[in-house]
Amino acid sequence: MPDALPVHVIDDDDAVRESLAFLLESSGIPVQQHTSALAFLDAGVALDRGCVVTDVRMPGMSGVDLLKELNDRGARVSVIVMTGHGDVPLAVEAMKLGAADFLEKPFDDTAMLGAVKTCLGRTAAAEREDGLRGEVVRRLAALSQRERQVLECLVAGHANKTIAYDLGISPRTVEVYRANVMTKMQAASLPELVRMALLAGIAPGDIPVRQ
Amino acid sequence: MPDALPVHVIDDDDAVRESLAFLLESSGIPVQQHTSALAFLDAGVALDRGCVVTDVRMPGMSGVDLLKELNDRGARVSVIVMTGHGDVPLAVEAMKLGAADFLEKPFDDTAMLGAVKTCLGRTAAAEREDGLRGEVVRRLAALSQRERQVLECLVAGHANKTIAYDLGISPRTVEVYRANVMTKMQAASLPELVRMALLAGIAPGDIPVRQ
DNA sequence: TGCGGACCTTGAGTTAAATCAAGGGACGGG
DNA sequence: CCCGTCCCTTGATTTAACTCAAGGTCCGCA
Repeated sequence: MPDALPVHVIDDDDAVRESLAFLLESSGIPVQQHTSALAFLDAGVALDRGCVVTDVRMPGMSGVDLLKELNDRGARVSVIVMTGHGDVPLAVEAMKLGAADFLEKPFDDTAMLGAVKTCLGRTAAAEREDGLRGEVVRRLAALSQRERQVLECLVAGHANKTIAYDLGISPRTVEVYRANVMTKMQAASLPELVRMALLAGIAPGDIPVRQ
Repeated sequence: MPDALPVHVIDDDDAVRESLAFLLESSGIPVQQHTSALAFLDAGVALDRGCVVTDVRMPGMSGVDLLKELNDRGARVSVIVMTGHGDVPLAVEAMKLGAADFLEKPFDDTAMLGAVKTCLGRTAAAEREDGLRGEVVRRLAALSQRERQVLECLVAGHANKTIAYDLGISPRTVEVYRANVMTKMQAASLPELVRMALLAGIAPGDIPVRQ
């Protein structure tokens, strides 16, 4: 399966980048090279999937800093970290920050290749669910402000007239938004709408427990 | 907050166990000691929560083996791994296997204490959701067969008359079951019921994507 | 055998929600 | 300036869902 998704290699050392690129491309994996973490971030690469291989010790932003930044941005790329000097605390910190793997230089070609393939496999696996979530988010973005408000109240379990009171409009009007929401979200029923909302992260898991 | 949940310390070295126990208990954290991974597993400790501190190099089952075994058993305890000889690949493997932290001996007391407290905090955070799920499952168990069928159809998004046709009964009757379900599940609204069902694993994430 | 209880079932009437039909304000392009 | 478009808004009517009230069956227990 020729995966068109390129692996991003980040290292300030030209020789390392080149040899790594050669290794990966020899296995049919396309590579995009970056000379620094900032250059990678500025390249406008989609951060919702894919695989990144980065050095730790780099001028400017370090590999660990990059991990933090990616986490802050809610990125879900798999990051493989490589380092020249073996340092356990550093490795542990990187893994805690969500690194997919941590390899010491000079690394075994087989190990690196395996790590990259594992990451690409994970990405492919997460693709379907992401596609669903993405589709839901896309529909969500098509809602107007009022429709969005009504949707939130709906999944919270409020009745139409309650929503109307909260928003200061006629119950009848709420009904229209409700219908619009159902149409735009392509939901055939209220439960389906709720499932979509939960998938997209709307509506907190606030299930009252009165025992 | 005196947490009655003990931290499990696993090490074949008596001196290490004792000093670690002293450190933790000095901070008001109760400790249960085990001389081997197998001894810990045989102790019948609940594996759905809590914190374990284990050595890697031990006769019989190693710390890494313990991590694998815990994963196989679907355990959700937080495991802090400590090791005598700093080894990056080992640390990375442990973290990949879900270790919460990885500390080299001799470790800093503050670091160990922080790691343990972080784990206990995570456990406490996961506690609420687990309690919720348990409560929902308990309510679910109180439903009669018909009520359960109606609930499943409901969260699937079917209308009352549709459910009535599917079950071969009067729409009116479905309404009664529906009311019973709402009462027994203590759900104030349909969306709330759907959230409960999703929490308990009912209703697949089958969101139609017709674009 | 009779009785209480749990489950399944239903009709009539009230309340909430979906359908049909449509007006007013904002905004950009012709 | 007028027109189309999008968003917000609403009334009247039909349909679905909820509340009140109640009969039938099956089973264990007194």
